[in-house]
Amino acid sequence: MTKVINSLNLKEACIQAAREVIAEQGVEGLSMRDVARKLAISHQAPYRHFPSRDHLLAEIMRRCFEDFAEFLDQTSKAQPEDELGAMGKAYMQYADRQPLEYRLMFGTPWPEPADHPDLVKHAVHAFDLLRTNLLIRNTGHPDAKKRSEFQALFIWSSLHGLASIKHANVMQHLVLSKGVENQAQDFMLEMIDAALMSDREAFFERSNAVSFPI
Amino acid sequence: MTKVINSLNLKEACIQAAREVIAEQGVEGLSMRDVARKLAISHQAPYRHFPSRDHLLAEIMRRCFEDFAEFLDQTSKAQPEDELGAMGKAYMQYADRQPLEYRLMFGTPWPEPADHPDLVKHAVHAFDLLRTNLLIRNTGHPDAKKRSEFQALFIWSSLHGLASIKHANVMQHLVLSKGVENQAQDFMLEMIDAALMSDREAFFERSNAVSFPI
DNA sequence: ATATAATGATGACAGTGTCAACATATAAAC
DNA sequence: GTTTATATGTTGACACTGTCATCATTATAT
Repeated sequence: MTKVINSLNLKEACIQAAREVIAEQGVEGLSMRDVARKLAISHQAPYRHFPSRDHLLAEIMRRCFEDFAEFLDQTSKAQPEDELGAMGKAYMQYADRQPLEYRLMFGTPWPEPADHPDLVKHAVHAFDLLRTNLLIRNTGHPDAKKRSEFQALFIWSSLHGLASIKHANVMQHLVLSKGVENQAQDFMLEMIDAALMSDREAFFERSNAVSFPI
Repeated sequence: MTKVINSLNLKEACIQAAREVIAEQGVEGLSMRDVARKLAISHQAPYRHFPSRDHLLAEIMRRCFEDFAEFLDQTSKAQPEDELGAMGKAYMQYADRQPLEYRLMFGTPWPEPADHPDLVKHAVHAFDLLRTNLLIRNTGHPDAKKRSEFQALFIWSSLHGLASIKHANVMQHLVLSKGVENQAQDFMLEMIDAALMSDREAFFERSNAVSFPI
């Protein structure tokens, strides 16, 4: 009972085929004609559902962000005693386990954002998970909003930086001491924690603000 | 007195032309035939000096790392009272002022490293500037080597992460509070400093190691 | 001066994204 | 139910790419 590909699910089939090609040859290796060949349709058929290669790619990226955000959300909520730490670990876990998806979202030159508003929306939503979490954590702090955004950018930058370094396979050329490559992630999460903590303590000392909880 | 392009400097001219194309159209827009057209030579002439497009690109990347490393080195040495902080600022400054070069080094899929050993060598050298600086800073600390590598990876990740986020022009979509986008870099440098400091203090308290200087 | 190696030019091939034109199948309107 | 319109799929073409094979020229070494 093979799946019948008609006009209703050809769009979906294109996306699926494209993801397979990406999994096999990377984003750069994806061509519209590959997709068509994989589905045994004419090379122009995909264009009836996607105006351009960028649009197909943007739709795939959008879905990746959707999955990514849900993964972050689920994982952190499953660990209420340390949501932020869990989210950090989850971020790196996703980058490890879904390298192609991660590369697609964060390592590929984005198409013109104005042409793909849905992509932007879902990407921002993923960031908002982090921002919201920090906002709650910063409850009671004056300028909690701004502060949360700074912290969110800091955390995101650090995680993304390490993920993309890992991803570039460049660490193996740095001749690092034994264990450093594997432990780098834990060290980094500790450093992020330390930075947030010291910032919190500095505020606490300055303002004597007992209303700002640990 | 126009410059005569002969076989001696055609290689150099190719590199220059390629950099111009990259400056105009980005890395993705660079084609060997563009280079040839720009120099009014046949489309195969560049191949006498570069076995492939990747090799031309690798040579340009190598030079970027050379420039980048020297910039980091000069800037930090010019500020001996805070070499590390200066290096951090210099890193972000370079990413700001030479976005195309930065993108080329850190945002473009690398060619097979085994085929371009010189590229790897120069890239590692840039990292070593940071690593060495931290090693000196950690003098007296047991496991200073490993510790320095952890810290170097942490710092590099954070800086690279923020730089690449800035480059992706994604911050404008996050609807950040006023001033956050511009101040994010300073905040991040402070956080890095705080993280390193807290790590240092933790050790100092634990071991009572008076030999480990501030 | 001659042989050899380096360099440049021309043409070809397979690959790409995508426009234009045509064919068919599905859906809407009457 | 027939006709019209719209959506979808196919075929062919164009300009572009990287790069191979081949030929012409130039510079170098003997």
